[in-house]
Amino acid sequence: MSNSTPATIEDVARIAEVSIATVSRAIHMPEKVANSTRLKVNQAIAITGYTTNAMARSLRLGRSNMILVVAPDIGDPNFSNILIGLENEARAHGYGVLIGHTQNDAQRGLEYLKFFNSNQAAGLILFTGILPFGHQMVTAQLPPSVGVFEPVFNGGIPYVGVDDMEGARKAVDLLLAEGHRKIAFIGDSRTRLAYNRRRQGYDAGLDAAGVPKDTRIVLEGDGTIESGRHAVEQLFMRDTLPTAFMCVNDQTAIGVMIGLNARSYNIPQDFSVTGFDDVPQAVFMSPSLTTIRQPRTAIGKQAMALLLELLSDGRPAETEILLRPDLVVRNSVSAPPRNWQKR
Amino acid sequence: MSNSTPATIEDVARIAEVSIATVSRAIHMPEKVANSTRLKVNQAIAITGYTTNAMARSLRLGRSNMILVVAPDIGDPNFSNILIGLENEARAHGYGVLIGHTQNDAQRGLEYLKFFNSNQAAGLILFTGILPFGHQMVTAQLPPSVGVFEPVFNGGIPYVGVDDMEGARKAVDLLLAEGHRKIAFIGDSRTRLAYNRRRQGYDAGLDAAGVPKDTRIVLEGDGTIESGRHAVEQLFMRDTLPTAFMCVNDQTAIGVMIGLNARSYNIPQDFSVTGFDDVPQAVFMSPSLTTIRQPRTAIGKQAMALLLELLSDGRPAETEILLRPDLVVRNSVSAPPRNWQKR
DNA sequence: TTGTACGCGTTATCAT
DNA sequence: ATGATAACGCGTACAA
Repeated sequence: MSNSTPATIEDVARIAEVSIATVSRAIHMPEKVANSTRLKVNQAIAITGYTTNAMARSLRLGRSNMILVVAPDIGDPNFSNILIGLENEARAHGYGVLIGHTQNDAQRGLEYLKFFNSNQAAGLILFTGILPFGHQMVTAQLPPSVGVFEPVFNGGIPYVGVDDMEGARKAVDLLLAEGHRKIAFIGDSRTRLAYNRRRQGYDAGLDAAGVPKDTRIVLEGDGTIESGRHAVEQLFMRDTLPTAFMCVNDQTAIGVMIGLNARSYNIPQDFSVTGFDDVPQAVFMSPSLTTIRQPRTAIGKQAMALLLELLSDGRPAETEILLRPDLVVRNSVSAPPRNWQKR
Repeated sequence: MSNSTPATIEDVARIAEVSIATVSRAIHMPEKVANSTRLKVNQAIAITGYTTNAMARSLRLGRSNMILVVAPDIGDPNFSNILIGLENEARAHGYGVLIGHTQNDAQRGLEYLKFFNSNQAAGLILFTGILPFGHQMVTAQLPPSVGVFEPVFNGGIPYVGVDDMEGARKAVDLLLAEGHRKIAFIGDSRTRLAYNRRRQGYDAGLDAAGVPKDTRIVLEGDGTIESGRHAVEQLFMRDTLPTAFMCVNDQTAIGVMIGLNARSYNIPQDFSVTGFDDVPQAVFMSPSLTTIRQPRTAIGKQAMALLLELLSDGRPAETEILLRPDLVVRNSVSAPPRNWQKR
């Protein structure tokens, strides 16, 4: 029971007085083995505390039952809920989930690719807009992979996420309905496709409402709190103030709120703010943040389902699954102040 | 170069016109092989894109070069920085890091134990106060493990963390120095040893200052935002108000601040608040949160160093490494209001 | 300096 | 219904 080395199938066979083949069958094809012997085997397993050596099993089978989730940033508040969706779906199909943290470093990405190449993982879930393995040489033979949360640029990898354009559209439409006409977009980005699509939603909303677009109030940003804060400062410096800030994600929105706060403005009386993602903190802000919710657990579940399908069928049914984002109305949006021009 | 099945050592041997033993040696003991043949082998490796199959290697060797980090909650804001320390140290010694997420579920813990038992991991880093594998049966033969961030109750596992008592002492001493005498402790816990030690620091500080302890203002809590909020409500209901809230961690402190805010009190004019951990949000709160900083990256580095030592020497040099926590003074603490009794 | 052959723990094939 | 055995890819003792 407490041997120094783990029990092997052979130990079980010896105790059950059968061959190792029978033990293996008793485990994996119970119906092909006599009741009496199955009982003996099960007892022997209980006695020895036997656990099949996944390493040997995978070596023999040429595949593992682990899925590797490759994430550039574990600290992303969006990560953990998606992960739960991934894990639950994987477990339901007999797979385990491991996480590899790349810290946005291609070198580490390559190590996890190697991990896959050694059959230590059956497939990959990618949390990054670009292949995390560095150069193109790799793309020749790509492991079974599914992108999550934002599309993967290179490599034609199937992807599960939210309809970013639709979500952004909902946010801008809310602001327009409240009467805003000077709506800033904070966090335009050429490197992140998800952010790009949100920008498109913003443009589409403005167009549909016949509101002229003003690029002076569209600001670059990388999705961090700092970038939101910085954007506010820039707008005040330039003296091109909007009445509302539509932010590319919640972190940016939080930064905007902090920046506005620091200048002693009130939200939403003086300025309205919207985010995107509905991270856990959003509800705790003051005022609580009106934002777009990502169905995170559902995204995780779908992504894993897609990957498992890809593993069994060879190719996925669909190449892009977009879930519907929901508008979450809280307290950071109101009508613009009557006299905003005068400030 | 882009074959459907990965190249094996045999493929390399064939192309290099040597035996597989020589290939293996050329890789692992380059000095034991002639320069000319080593060259041929390296070329063959380049041609085939050969990568050693870690699965087979570990099966043969009986050990892997992966360290598994077992975490109950990936979303913990303390997690990601410690992880970075762990990863850097591991990489410096040729190990890779994988993360297993248990969601506080013993069943999943057991799966990761199985992962270790299959030699897929050389050792474990535990982020939990109790063994994540469920029952005691397991403890008989425990894998090489190091606890991080808080001690592991059962099993005598070496541990790297912060001196919780000293940290708490710093917080309570600050409050005392500001003149507070009614200091609530929010987040007392019998299940989490780290929190327990923080409580001890609180008690010690009060004793040293000759301030009588009042258990009515020591409240249970599980370290969540909700628990902080709840504690505030309880104190108001009972009408046993303190002038300061010393919280067991930052999340709790954030909850307390939200609760106080909801009742329209000002911090720190009406009440002072301290946290513990210095999570990233702490600096963005308004007012920014005075707290105790955990040297997270350093903790991660030390923990991994301890585990690697344990892997090579068999037993660690020390059984408990406590780093020094630092007081971070921000804006959530001031002297108590003069007239606090009258409210 | 290099090659041969065995074993790590499994599962699958083929007999029995 | 069960057992013997080959094979998965690798590292290494031993032989050459």
